Amino acid sequence: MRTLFAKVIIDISSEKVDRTFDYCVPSKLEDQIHVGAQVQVPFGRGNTLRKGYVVALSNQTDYTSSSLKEIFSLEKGSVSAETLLIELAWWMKERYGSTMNQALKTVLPVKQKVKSKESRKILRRISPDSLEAEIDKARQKGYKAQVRLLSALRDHECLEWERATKELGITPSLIRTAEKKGWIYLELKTVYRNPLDGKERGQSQVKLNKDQEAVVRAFAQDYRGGIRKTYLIHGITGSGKTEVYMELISQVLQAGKQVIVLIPEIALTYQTVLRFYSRFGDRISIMNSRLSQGERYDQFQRARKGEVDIMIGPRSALFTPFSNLGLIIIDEEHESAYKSETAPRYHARETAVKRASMQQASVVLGSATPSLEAYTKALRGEYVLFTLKKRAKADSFLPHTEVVDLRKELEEGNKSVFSRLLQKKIEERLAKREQVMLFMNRRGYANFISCRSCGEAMKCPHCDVTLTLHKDHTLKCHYCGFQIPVPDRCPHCGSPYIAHFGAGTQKIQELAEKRFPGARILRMDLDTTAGKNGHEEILAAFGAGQADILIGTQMIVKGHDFPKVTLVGVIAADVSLYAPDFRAGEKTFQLLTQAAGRAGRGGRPGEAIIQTYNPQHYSISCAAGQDYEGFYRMEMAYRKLMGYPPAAVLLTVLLSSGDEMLLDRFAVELTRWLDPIAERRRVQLIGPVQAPVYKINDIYRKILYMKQQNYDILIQIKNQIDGLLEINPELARQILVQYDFS
DNA sequence: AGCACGCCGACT
DNA sequence: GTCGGCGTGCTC
Repeated sequence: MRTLFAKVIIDISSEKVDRTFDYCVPSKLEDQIHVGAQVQVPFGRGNTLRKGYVVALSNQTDYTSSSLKEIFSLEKGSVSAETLLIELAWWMKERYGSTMNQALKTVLPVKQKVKSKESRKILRRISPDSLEAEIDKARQKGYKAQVRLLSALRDHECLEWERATKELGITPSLIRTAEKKGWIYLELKTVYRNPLDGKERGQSQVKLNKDQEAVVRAFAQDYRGGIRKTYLIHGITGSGKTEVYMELISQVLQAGKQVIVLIPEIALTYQTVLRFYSRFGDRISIMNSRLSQGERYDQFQRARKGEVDIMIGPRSALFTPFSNLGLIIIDEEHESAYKSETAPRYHARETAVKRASMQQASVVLGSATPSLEAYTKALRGEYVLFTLKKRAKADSFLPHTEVVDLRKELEEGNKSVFSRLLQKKIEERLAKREQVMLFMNRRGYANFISCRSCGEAMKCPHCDVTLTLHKDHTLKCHYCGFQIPVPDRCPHCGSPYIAHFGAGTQKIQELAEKRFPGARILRMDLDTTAGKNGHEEILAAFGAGQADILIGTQMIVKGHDFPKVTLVGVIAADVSLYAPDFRAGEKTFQLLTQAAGRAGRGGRPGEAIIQTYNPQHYSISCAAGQDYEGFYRMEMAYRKLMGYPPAAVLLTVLLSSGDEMLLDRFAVELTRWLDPIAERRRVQLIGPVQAPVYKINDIYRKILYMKQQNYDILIQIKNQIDGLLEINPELARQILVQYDFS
């Protein structure tokens, strides 16, 4: 048997050693060691023993410069949160096809150079008299650093560590000698930044209705009985899922366990946060992407130390280092934000189920429009399904929805973006002083510019996508940021007749202002919410009745309650239907269902109007009828027919290179090499094709698709491709291969 | 983080 | 020469 080597990550918090080091595994530990195991290793010249974690095991090592040290001992017994997370990283690497480094970075985001804002302070201990004497002594000897430190101490009784090291150029070694000599005290106090600072704690518990209570009771019974499962709560918009979550959380807290709540970033608003905070107080920690690295680090640090029991945040909060985890809740489970767009391209839902199984925790998924993946598993009995069919508040009704056929409007001579029905309804609301939300699935002033003579659209020279026209009269590329002023003449044929098409939120706002003079109109999209609290401000203003009409993109339809909104208009429901994505129909259904669900939440019956060129499409008709089951049947039939997830697993292999010729050759060769393998393993192989956006930042991208029912077979093929690249390091340097399982 | 190494000025 | 402070860089 050959010797076994281990890659070990040395655990020294807040420092630069975030690499792995190779060690030999002594034969007596060989059968006990595993990825994630906590070990003691000799480190550095002094061979001091340090805590480390095994991150990978292999039969070879690329470290040759001197002999390897041996792992000293294996820490057994209690499993730390780190061990679990490293094991999870290993699983993610295998399942999603990334490197271990990439997986570790997502799982241990803390392990970066950012220090906790530990206010280490240097306090003067030496008396002023002897201080002067020491300064003289040091000056005589020419100890410049000592003089700097001592004279700083003369003026300040207390120095901050950062200031001392950065501005005064004083090294830790000097601080140590100064402490030894009795000149200073060191005060180490960790100050955690609390992003919730100053927020009021309000009222608590709400009374649950029968349906909600049934869910809580079933869950609590399982939980007390030691049964851990994944539950899917399918609850229509406004059915009070959040109250159910809170009740489940307190059940789990009572059992002395910890809870992670995942919320899509976009829904992580002040309102939501406050609701949780007022119920659970400071046992809660909140993460969001606007938190600085330091704040994020602090939050995880507090979690590790057991100072909080509940972590609320986006996808990345899933990796909160709780060692006593009892429950993971994923709200709006269907959201695409739960799928990572960078390697490892993990899905938070699957990863949560994995983590829960490692820590004997339960998972609760919630959605008004469950993903086909989750609903399929629920129907199969893999998840427990709960359905909430009624709105929680007695005075809240599902809106009456009407679909308007825009083709007919045009036939009958209405060229406006507002159908006659929508115009009439808006006028009614304005007269009654009720509010209206208009939903538009695009941003920018008008989509693109094209030449009326030659038909050529203006494209980004680097990215192969049409440039978007903005109101400041520039054309921007949304992929790379490329920007040019709108040209006077078509660069292709020289014609001065160039024009813009399509309608974005800005355009809709202008048209609405013209059509409804006197109405107060607010717009919310990526451009108007650029500021720190852009979202909050606009929503608060609208909530306070400072506007009659709110126009916006996706972000206005997520999780906001505006009781005075009685009409929701969807300007063009088809837009998202034409996206080059097999989930386009599902996304459209979700958006429309949610948009319609915004209306009529405060006692007054609501109405929704969906404008479309495709009224017969099931995504649109089912959304109008709030018919999830009908939609599920149609969409699932389509997925089965096409072999798309969840009927099969789809592996997307993205090949990219700056060298177009080389990429082309490799793509063809790889396909030829894969063909017999695919045939043998019954994998459907498609491609190579150009990526939807073929060129980004002058890098060319091609795609291969593979479909198979069995996930493991696709993983094996992925490993075979990796093996091929390993024996061709030359090629691997020039071509990047990325995997995406869906 | 901690430790050694090498540079530099001061003193025997 | 040698001693000790001080900055730098490496640690499997």
